[in-house]
Amino acid sequence: MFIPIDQPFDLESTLHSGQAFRWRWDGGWHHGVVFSNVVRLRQAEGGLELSCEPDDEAALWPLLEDYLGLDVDLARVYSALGVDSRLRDAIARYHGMRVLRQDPWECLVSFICSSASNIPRITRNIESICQAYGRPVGTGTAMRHAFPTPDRLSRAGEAPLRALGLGYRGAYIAETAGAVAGGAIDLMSLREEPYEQALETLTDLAGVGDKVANCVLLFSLDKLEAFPVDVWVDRVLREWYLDGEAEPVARPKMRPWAQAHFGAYAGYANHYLFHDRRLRGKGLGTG
DNA sequence: AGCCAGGCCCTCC
DNA sequence: GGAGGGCCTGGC
Repeated sequence: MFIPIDQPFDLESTLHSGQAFRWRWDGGWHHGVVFSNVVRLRQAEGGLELSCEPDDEAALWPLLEDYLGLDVDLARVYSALGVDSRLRDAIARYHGMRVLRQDPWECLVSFICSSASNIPRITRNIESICQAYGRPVGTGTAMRHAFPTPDRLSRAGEAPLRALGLGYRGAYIAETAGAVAGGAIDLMSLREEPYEQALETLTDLAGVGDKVANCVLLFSLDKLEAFPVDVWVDRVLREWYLDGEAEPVARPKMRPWAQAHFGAYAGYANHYLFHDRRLRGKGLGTG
């Protein structure tokens, strides 16, 4: 099914910029698992091509459109952010890259897994979790597994999760799954809450500090002002933005600084700077 | 061999 | 409140 897109949209950068971990590229199509469907997407002239199973393409598309963040007016985001040359360069390189609006539960577990890790390993970890506990989706060689429910991971417990190669993150996931499954926290309702309040709620969960919480807020909870500071963003800020500050800005103060500096779309700035830094290497210096 | 990685948590000051 | 060390596993 062909879907016309009249907004700026870079599918490749959107799906492979480290915000989601279940998309693969087979040389022609991006395929992943969302909304309990095996979904195939490819960028085409003037839009996207979509195929999925088991649902009907036309029925799934509205959900996918929301997932891909296509409702966000990127021109507005860019003009709000495009005040400095560094950011403008990154935006030009990955023009059309969007922040996804993922399922909060899958996003939460994914970023708990990200602690002291790297993208290839996170990707393996998440796939292992799905294969072990997720419902099969799709058929034949296209068969994948849905992301398991909180209840399923809660009942699995720490030891089997560790056995999947998650390390100490297994304990965090088991405990957080219990809190979500038991109704102590309603992730989806955080979309309706203000940023600060949702942040506090999330950081009460095991394995969720300021960085992980901000990833979840940005990539799944509709909080475009969220600003996760990891080592990559730390370097970018230090070298490109904080150089001229009178007082040194320590790591815990970087997020508030950046949110004040970049404004309501700080999260978009974050993602472009992060992606640019990661793709173009760490040896950029101040150039 | 030893260090560090897309952090978090706990302890101690 | 903030600095420092430990933690699983894997890759260099």
